[in-house]
Amino acid sequence: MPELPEAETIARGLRAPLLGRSIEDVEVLKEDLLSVPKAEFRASLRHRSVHGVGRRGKNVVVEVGPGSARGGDVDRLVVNLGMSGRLLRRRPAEPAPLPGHTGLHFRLDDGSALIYRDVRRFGRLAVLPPDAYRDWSRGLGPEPLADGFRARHLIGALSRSRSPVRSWLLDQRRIAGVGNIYANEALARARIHPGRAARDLSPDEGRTLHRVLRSVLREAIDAGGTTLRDYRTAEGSEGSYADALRVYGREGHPCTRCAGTIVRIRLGGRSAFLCPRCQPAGQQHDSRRRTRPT
DNA sequence: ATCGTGACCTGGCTGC
DNA sequence: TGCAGCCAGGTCACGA
Repeated sequence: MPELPEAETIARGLRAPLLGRSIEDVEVLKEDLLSVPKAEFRASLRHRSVHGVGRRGKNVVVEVGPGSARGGDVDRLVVNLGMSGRLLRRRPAEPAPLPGHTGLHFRLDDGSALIYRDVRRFGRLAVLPPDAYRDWSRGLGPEPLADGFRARHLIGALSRSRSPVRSWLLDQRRIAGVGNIYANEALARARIHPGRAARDLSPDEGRTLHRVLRSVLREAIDAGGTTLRDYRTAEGSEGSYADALRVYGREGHPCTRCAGTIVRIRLGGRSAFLCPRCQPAGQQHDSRRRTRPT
């Protein structure tokens, strides 16, 4: 669930409370969330201050500066939330026991805390020095909301792949941050069948996909993300974009555009949702008709 | 190289 | 009510 808009919402919610705080200690309750031994992870974060909170793809990125007694670099704590990960802020006055499935507990110098909770434990956390972060980031595709991400880049990249366009959108090496919900929603708005080969899309369809993908992601960020079950913001509240979904999870319901019935198909081992009337398989839309799908 | 499939882990829902 | 079976937003490794 946590895709780009959810990671962005969490990062924004953590920025003000975390900025300038120092990490007093890290308690690791679920070591399998880490790729290094917990002692090493703990040592890499203790007594370091938070310089920034951002996002790359679906990952929340916390920049930690050098601790008081050490010189050196700004490292980054990269949090991949997997399917059910939550990053929750605890205010100083909240004593409360840790919630179930808490994996990590970061104690901050103002008495507040940051909790990583993950029921399914598909999430991963790592502290990366600058060069390792650069390598990791280079392995991800472009940010779809970046100013430099233009329609021609998307069209060019799509034209080189025979993969079904929905699978293409899910591949983080090709484009960062898109998951199953927003891939399905963008394709529905662009009226493109998710199973069509990426390279078979017309340039017009590529331009449309570029536009609607960005608008879907922006609207979802404005709504605080999509809560279907697990996702919560840093304050523990739900995102409201589920109300705006047109196809995802709406199997059997009417299409908001043509009143046809939304169906679910299996594609690459996972569910895809579409309106068969608005998103016909195998053929392209008439490019002379300059309709503006929304 | 590219693409598709299954595994990872746990909880919630459905249907018998 | 109990329980087996199925499903889930993500990523990774493997084999065709």
